[in-house]
Amino acid sequence: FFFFFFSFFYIWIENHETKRDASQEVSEHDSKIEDESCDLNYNIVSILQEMQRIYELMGDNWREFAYKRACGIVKMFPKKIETEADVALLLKTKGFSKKLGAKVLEIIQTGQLKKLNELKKLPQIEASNLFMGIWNQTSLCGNRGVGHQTVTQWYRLGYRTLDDVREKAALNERQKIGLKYYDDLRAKIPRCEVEEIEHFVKKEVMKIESECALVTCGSYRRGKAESGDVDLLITHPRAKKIVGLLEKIVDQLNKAGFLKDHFSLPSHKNKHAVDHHDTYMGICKLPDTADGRVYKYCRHLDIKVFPPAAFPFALLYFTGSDHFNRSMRYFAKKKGYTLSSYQLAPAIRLNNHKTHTGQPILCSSEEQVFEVLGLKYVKPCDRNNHEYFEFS
DNA sequence: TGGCCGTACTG
DNA sequence: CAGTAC
DNA sequence: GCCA
Repeated sequence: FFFFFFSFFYIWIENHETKRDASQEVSEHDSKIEDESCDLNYNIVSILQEMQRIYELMGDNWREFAYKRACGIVKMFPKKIETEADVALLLKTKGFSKKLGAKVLEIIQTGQLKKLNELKKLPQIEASNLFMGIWNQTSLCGNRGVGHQTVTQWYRLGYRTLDDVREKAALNERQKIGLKYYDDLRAKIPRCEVEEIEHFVKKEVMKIESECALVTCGSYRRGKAESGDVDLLITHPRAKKIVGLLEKIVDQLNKAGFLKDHFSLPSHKNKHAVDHHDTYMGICKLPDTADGRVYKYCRHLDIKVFPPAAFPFALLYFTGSDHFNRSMRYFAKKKGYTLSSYQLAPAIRLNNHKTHTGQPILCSSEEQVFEVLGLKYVKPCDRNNHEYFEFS
């Protein structure tokens, strides 16, 4: 009884606190000049972003990784970069070295980057870029199950337009849905609509299990004004209630006519594992309201159900950003742990290969995960970029 | 020179 | 297993 | 791409 009570209590606190810092994040966020559109170094960032996307479609994930990190570093730079001295300052940042420095220098001197112009001329890039533009828009927009291999394949098969793909390509479920909701999924979701979606789901979930705690993660929790999708994390104070919960929730949302299509439904694997968790990914649309509010777009909705013990780790993971998570996991690894979306545990590795995972370390909050790793807590609104976590 | 997160789902 | 997403 |  005490355990249940305690679990419930801490989740209530979590939920409560999340709400509270979310509102703080927004006000902090609004006071900053945060939006990419009015960025100080817009030109540099957009060129580096194009480089990132080109390497992405070439399948060079590590250059893609490096360029994405570099974009974040330039975005964070406090002033407009216009002199060699500014570039020298940039070079002091880890993850930003001489080759990137030379490129930034070229951009501030000539306004463009020769390397980029050359790469864009390559026929395979030119054609693939068409698809990447179609399917990937920007890295923030979310993918549709189409990566560089698929794009290359389509190019080889002679497809050149969206209609070619529509008519000739053998698409999997994920890709069909991506095509079906093409315009909708490109559109960003305003913060207020994310909240309305959360509210709708919460209302339906409460009909099934009133003790559930529900938190919206992703870029929303990081305080962004717009999101690419809605990422809902759900738990229940009693671990036993987790099993099969997501199926019930999906059923309920289906009955309410809220879900329009499914990417992936809750799986039945590992149902009885202690760390059992479930994922739903699909398309939803808010119903028109009585007072005449009409929602134009279908939205990408992810729902994850985790047991209480895994909740802090899930919260940490699904709040992102992707690069922030990778930094943190990398640090955990260097410290001899392994960090995942459901646990933190000591790990033994041979040749960088995990051979044994120790007893998981219990954490009852996100803060505690940072603490165990010997890191200072990072607020969600400060998790937008790659970081270098250092040993203290 | 080798590592750059760790895991889950689809087909 | 490869490819993709989170 | 960058870093150790």
